[in-house]
Amino acid sequence: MEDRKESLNFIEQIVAEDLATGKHASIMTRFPPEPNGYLHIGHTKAICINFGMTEKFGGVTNLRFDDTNPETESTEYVEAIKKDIQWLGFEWGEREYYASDYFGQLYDFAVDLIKKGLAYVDDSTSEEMAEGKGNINQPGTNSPYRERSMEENLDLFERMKNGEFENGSRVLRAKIDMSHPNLLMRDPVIYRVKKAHHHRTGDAWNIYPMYDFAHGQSDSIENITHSLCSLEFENHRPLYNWFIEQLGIYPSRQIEFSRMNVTYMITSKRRLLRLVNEGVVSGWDDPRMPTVSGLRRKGYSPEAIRTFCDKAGVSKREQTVDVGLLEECLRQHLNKTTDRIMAVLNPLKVIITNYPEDKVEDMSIVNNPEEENPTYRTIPFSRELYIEQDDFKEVKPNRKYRRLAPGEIVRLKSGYIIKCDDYVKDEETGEIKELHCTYFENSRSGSDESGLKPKGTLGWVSAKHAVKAEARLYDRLFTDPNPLGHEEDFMHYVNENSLEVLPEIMVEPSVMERSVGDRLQFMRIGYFCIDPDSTSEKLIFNRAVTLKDTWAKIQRKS
RNA sequence: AGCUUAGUCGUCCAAAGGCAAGGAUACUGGAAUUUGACUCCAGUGAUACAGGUUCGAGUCCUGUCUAAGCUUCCA
Repeated sequence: MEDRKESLNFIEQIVAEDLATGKHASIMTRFPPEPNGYLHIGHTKAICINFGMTEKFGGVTNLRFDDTNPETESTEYVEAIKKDIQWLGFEWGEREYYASDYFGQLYDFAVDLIKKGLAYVDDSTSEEMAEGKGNINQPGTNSPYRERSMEENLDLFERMKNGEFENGSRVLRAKIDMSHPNLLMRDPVIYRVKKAHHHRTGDAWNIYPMYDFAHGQSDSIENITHSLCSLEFENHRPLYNWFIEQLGIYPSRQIEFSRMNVTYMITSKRRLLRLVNEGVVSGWDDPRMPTVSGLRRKGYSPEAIRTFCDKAGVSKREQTVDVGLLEECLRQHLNKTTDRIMAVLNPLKVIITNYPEDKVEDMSIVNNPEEENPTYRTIPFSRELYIEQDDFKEVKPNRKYRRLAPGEIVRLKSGYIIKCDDYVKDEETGEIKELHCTYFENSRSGSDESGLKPKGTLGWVSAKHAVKAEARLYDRLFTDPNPLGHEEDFMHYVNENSLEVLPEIMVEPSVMERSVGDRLQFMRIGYFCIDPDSTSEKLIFNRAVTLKDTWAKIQRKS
């Protein structure tokens, strides 16, 4: 059975090795979001890697909020983030932590560093510090405050804590090396005065640790074995290790992977905010947004997103994944799991002239043919139906065409075979008003004795039974696969047609039994999800993704 | 320019010095089909460049080129 070794990504190889050599008896990872924004598709990769690692190798994953900058963080984001991770299907149980829980320990760590002569209070302004930092070509210069005595540093730092100094007046810096080739090692700031209200610690603190002095130590405090983060923190690793070594605390190991970009999407918080503020989208959960909440509202399933992250893979190469892969993962999951529903987006009336006026037949139709034990429901068939406008042409365009045209026959899915005899056209507008067809009485689906072999099968809805609904057809938010890769501002590439609203589509009556968030397939059209804007009178369907359309492709080519 | 990292089919990921560089997706062609979906079959397509080590290099070494990150009291 296990004849070929499944290939592991480079992080899994490290973990497997650490487990095999006994370096660790079990592993612990963490997902450390800052609660200052909503999770997006890029975050899902980090979530899948961190939680996925312990699902695969055993061990636990902590959820830890990196809340060290009170000015931008809030509990609202905490709740939204928790909801999104849960929805993705990951659990952290009781293991919900906050960097702010460690403020006391972090303060003690800082004091310890001062006592070891490895940190000092600097009174310089931020401009002076920036100057002293040097740049990539030039070494920095030592701060005039660098050689303060330990006692003075201790006193000053405590007074910083006590709120005796104003915001920005003093910082605590690690004393490392002002000429280090890695700029982050040039005496980085580790504490700043910030008299701000914190969403959890309230007004208890007047100083807050910087990321570099909070993240690694938090990992260490929790005994995280493998701290998996994105490539942008590569430069921070020497510092991460330096603090752990100097403090003599648990040596968590940081490993970096490349973050995920997706074509036609952007994930920068600042830029997404512009889309929201400038009204390009309706909000953070607009179905066109790359946020988890947006994807969810659009109709994405957690399974599809997780499969996508899995297929995108893990490496250290810059990655831009084709959004087509995301869409394909959705199709694959929804194909297996959703019921097929009859719906007509752009209705064209069909009158079956030889079908009795008041007759209604219940036609049996399979809910989802992909199920192991398929179930069935009935849909009403009557004299007047709707079909898709696209499914009729006045003249058959070519030999490959398999839909309705004068004189042609088609199968109505799970109904009868019909023949188009005539059509009514508005000569002014050229619009086709209705079709006149005849049906073959002995061609009923399931008991077809007509011997006819129509080439095409169409979807349809009985006119008098149809439920009117709204459809929102979403397309990519940008017209360019890399909206940030140009001279012009990314707003220049916003797709003006990313949303098409169809106020009155026709759907089979069974949809009234569905509820908000339900996903289903409109036969031959695409996968849809019921939007929360729906009311009891009017359902609203968001298009999550279209079905593949080979015919459209053929037409495009000619 | 300094440091760090990375260059493999269009895209994403494999191949720990050893078969014909493999898979996914995309693309092309075909089969089947009461969804032009799904499924099935076949095909196109890559080791950045130049040297070197080796019986043998995508993999090791040297150099070149290219790309990304770092030069905020954000994370």
